[in-house]
Amino acid sequence: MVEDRKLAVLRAIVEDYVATEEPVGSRALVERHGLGVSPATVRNDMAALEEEGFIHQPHTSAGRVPTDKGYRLFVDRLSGVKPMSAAEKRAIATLLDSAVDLDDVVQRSVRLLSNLTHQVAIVQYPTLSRSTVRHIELVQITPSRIMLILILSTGRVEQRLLETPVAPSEHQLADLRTRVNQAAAGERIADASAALGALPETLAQDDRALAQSVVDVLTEAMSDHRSDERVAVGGAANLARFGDSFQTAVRPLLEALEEHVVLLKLIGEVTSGDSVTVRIGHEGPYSELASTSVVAAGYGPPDQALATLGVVGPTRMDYPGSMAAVRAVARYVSRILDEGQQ
Amino acid sequence: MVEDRKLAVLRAIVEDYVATEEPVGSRALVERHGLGVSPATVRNDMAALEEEGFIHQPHTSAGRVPTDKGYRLFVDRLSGVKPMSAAEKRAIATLLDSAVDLDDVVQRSVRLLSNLTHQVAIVQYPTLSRSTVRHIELVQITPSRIMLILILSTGRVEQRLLETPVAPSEHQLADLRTRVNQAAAGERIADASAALGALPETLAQDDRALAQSVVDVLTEAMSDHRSDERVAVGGAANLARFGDSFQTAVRPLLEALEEHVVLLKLIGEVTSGDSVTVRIGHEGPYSELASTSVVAAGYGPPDQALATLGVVGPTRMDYPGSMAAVRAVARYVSRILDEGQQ
DNA sequence: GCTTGGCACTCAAGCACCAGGAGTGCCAGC
DNA sequence: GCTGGCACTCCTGGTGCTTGAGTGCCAAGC
Repeated sequence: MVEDRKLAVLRAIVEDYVATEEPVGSRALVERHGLGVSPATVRNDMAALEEEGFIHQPHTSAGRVPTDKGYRLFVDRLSGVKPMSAAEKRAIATLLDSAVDLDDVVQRSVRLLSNLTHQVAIVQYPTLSRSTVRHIELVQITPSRIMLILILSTGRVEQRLLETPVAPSEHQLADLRTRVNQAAAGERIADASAALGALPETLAQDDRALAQSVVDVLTEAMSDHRSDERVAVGGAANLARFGDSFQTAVRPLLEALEEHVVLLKLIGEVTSGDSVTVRIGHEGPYSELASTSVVAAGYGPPDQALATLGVVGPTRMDYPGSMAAVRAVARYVSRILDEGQQ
Repeated sequence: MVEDRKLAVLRAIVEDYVATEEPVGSRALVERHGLGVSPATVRNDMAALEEEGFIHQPHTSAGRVPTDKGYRLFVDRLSGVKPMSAAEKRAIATLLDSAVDLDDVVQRSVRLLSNLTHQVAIVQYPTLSRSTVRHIELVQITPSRIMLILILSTGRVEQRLLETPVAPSEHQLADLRTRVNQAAAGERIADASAALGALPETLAQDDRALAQSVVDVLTEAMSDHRSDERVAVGGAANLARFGDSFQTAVRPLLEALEEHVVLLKLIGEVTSGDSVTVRIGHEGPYSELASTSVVAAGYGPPDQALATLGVVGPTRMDYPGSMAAVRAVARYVSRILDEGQQ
């Protein structure tokens, strides 16, 4: 009973603080939420909450502000996920349905997420590792140059240029094209790499050198981390609303936005496929970003999460709303990828 | 004589203001630069400069700040382009020389520019319009899907997916591949489009439908504005140093950074190939960006500018340094593209 | 005809001071 | 266990003052 009210007070504090960005006092609390008790009672609860580390007083005679621990409790037990409105759902569906290719899906998702949440949105491109090789194409561009094109089941295309010391014959190239496709097509990246690695040995001495360099470039392209690490970012303009704590919070975040490795680490490490992960303030891996929170979710086919998307914002953010938006977008993107895959 | 000193005063004001970010007074001016005259004399000159609109007084009893017109005069007649140090030149050369492909060149250029100038850097991807078609590849992915791959002389690769109602035969596809390449390879985009447009009519009735849809998609890909409009952006973290005038200056700029069309208009419209263009404050096309300046240059093969790169920063910026960096990077990129082309 | 030192003037910035008010903690009573 | 009352804290905003940087102007000097 008492415990329940304490939690209600915490929830009210979080909601008010997120809305007003100002420390919230006992009087405002009972007025704005129908708590049905007097300010003095709320003060007692507040004292207890502060004792337990959920809220914090910037200075004596100021209102209370949630701590990271307070937000954590709020997210875990108090908030739930605010359902999206029908209009929002429609907007998501129509916007994403009209995407023309994988890149477009990612771009649109970023824009969507940042618009829905008014935060900075981050969408990781689907990783290669789980996808399969659909086709490999070798194109002779000049006598001494071959363009290698690697097409994956996710729709991603990687291209590489290969210099050859001697010009291969038309027939030689066609033969090699057939063989690499036989070895790799339909296989997962890892398996394809292995199969390709064994390929040159099976060839006649004359063809071996060319095959080896082609295979080298292909395996390099497959294992290339850059592809795994690609992310799209959007909504940086929303950082302008940070207002206070500018040097301390915005600058590191702006820097992080250009370090895609950092971003991946931020939104990465999602546990399960469907649920939304929230990382609050100091819980994240970077101490410079202690005043920012991340709301992220994996997306991809039901059984396997291909990649992650999410938003980054101040710890003082609308968690229920962000979680709802992130979850909704992740689901729609999953569905679209699934359909495109069939 | 007197006129010369007035210009020297203006130059000193610009340099000091850029360095200190504070209105500069007559006393500080004579002390920091060896002007050899008394503060009172400088004051007279300042009054004249203000009369002519080159400098401005935020309020009585404050120092002077250059106006846009003052910066313009400074850039046109007073500054010259500060030569890059040997170390900087080496850094540019080694960083760009180790780029592996076109995208990499662009990415590295952005990073380089933003690091050199401590501003936001913008690099436009080479436009399609001037480039030529190197090769077109048709790849059967599933019975009902063909992947069209368009390879351009700049190294850019465009891919499109095409759904076909009936599966084309191997032979049919090979024939079409040969024909589209005969028609388009080596041609400029515009010419290639025209040549391709006439292709379907020359074919037998049976092949015409497939050819038509392939041609449609190809011409669409060629004329697709998205390719022309791609830009890379970097160094947004440098905006954090803006400090004052935050809501007025940084927010619009952050928004612009995500609107690539806006960015293109910002750095675009470069006149000649080699020279550096500077657009100061209100001279630019967007009133929200009246407190930012753009330093840009075209790059590409000597005779034809393929695209533009540059930096965006506060009107109060180090013009000589930025101009030097932009020019140097533009030249190196041109050279690299030229070599890659040969 | 410039240049210069002197001088009066202006005005932002910093500081002390004060009053107001929001908010708290605690306590005694219900 | 809740509540009203009360003393206390301390941020916030306003006022008035001083200070100092900087100016404009003028008369004298080179």
